[in-house]
Amino acid sequence: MSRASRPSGTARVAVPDKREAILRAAVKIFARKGYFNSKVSDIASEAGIADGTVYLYFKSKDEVLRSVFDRTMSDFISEGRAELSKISEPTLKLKWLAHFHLRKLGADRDLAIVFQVELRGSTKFMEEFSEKGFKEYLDVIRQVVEEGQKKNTFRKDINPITAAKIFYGALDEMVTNWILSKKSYPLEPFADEVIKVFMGGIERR
Amino acid sequence: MSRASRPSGTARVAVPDKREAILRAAVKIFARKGYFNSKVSDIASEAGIADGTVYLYFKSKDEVLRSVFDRTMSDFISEGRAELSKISEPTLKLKWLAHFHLRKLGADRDLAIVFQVELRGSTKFMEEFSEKGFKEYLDVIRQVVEEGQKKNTFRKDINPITAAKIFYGALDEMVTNWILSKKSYPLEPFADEVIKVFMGGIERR
DNA sequence: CAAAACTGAATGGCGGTTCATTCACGCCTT
DNA sequence: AAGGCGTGAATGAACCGCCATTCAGTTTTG
Repeated sequence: MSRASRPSGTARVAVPDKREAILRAAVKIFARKGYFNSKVSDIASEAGIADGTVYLYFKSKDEVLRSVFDRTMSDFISEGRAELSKISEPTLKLKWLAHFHLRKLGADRDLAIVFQVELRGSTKFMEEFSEKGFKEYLDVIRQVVEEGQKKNTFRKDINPITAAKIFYGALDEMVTNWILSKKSYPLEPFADEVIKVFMGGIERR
Repeated sequence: MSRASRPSGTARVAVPDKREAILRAAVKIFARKGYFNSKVSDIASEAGIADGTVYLYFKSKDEVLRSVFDRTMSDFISEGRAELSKISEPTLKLKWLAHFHLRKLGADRDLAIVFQVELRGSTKFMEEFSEKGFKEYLDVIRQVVEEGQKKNTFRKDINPITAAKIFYGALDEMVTNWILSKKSYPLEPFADEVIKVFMGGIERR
């Protein structure tokens, strides 16, 4: 990802960015073997370092997973908010969100697996996931729905929170199916399908 | 396996169905602590038996989880198919399915947690889950959608498989939110909300 | 050279699984 | 009817492999 274009002036540690390497390795290992079946030594050797080195950067194995989540989620949300504010039409906002969601996860299968599967593998992580990033994400969607209702583009007889859950749930399911599928196919195009149904329903009119 | 083909002549002990007791205990323990953090001894003591007894009924801890899944899913699907065949209108079928799904999981929070969280906590179980029951379930939904399209009640420009995923994903998300919520509220009513959006979309017309 | 970074073998504890032993019960035998 | 016997379910302490974490020693850096 990031080439070490380190200004020679700032001669802090050599910084081949081990922390980053560990996180990348962890995503790969967790995705392949699952969190509980991954050994710290697996991660270390994938990252090309000694076991002990992991503990120079992270307090525990637990914290490695947590860090993967934190960094990804905060990037995700801040980029989301920024882009979203540039769009005015609620319908287009939803459309952009759907594409964004599937494009991001569709671009990194290992990361997607960690998010869809591993992060949910224990109520502990699940609750943290829910508390920290997920609630906020659902909230973004809800706000867009409310905005659409206010502008009278969306039906008003639908609870915006529930609508947000449905929207998110649909996208989430696309991702889950994608990572579980033996076949390899592009994920992003499903955004339009979700939008089509979410906006207009499946009933003929 | 332990056939337990107990000839009625040889009436051994009262047989308070230990197997069943173990499964019930396991659901409770797995739900509270997560599969990997649950000790076999936790399950045994919850079931009121000795650790070793678990191994008289199951080959391994692994198999306990698998059995929880197998039994529940097959009940689930066969009841589903049976009831569904009594309904003719595709719209009503979907409505019934949504209610059924949420009613069943809403009735047993621990079981819901095991299904939503624990079963997905490793790609291994996940794949099995996907392979065995889940595909079949999605298929049931897909067939209903196709039927609706054939009868011209549903739009034909929507891929039935994708529609099924969206439907399932939406319901699934209702359940996930429900188990994660600190508050306690009835789950089933959300079925109507999902139906409302899935059928008619959120766009004003 | 001192300090920092790194190493990887050793440690400690955890927990799934095993198995020698106990126990309860129905069925003989007398 | 009473005592003895065979059976197999149930027990739970002990075993053993595994792996997260540590840390004494080594290498690199400045």
